[in-house]
Amino acid sequence: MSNRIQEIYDRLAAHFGPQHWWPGETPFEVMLGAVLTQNTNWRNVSQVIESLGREGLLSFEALDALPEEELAIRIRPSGYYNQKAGKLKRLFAAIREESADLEEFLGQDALALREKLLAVKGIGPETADSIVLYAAQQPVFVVDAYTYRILLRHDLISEEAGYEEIQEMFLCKLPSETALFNEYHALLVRLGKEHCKKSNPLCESCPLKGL
DNA sequence: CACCAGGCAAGTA
DNA sequence: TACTTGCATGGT
Repeated sequence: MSNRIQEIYDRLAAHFGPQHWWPGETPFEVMLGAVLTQNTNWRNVSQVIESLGREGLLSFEALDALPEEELAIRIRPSGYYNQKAGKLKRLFAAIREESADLEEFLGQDALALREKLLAVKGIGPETADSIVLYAAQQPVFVVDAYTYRILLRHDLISEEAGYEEIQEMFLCKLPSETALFNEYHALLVRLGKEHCKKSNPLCESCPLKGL
């Protein structure tokens, strides 16, 4: 196989099966989770999302109207809560100023949407792409720490490889399909969690062994 | 106890 | 430009 990127996907898909990834009932929940999970375990994030849901605060309108200090208190278990409250408030303000509602904001062309997300202080490439792919359901590839570590361990990139460079590897070697990019990223995270941890440098049972 | 988790921005030299 | 540090909780 000349296409290593495709080969990796095929192996992971065969080994793990469908991932049904990014638990989230609505695009708003997905967007919220994308910010809250920055450098943070998903367990903590889902705890916050559940408690917000119980209080009826799980909507753009509700959280947009909530003062930043109150928001910070309610997202506390997700860590970095003061910073994240500021990020969310700036994101909500950008959406309100740009569009009539969240649906219209997320319905923009993927490239334009990505640029507008990146313009918000506190939203970097991974968070922006996660929102474009999982909330807006448009085909961009999300690169995260697992993607980097897995590709590095299998000698497919150099240590100096940057975000866009890694992203481009996937974009140019795969058909541009939302469902595929969604599943592929989910599979990389699954592999990372189970076989490619920092403390687990070489893994005999890695499904990608012998590429 | 130390280390890690689905990052990002700001400060330093 | 290239490193380093701050942000912070909860699980292993």
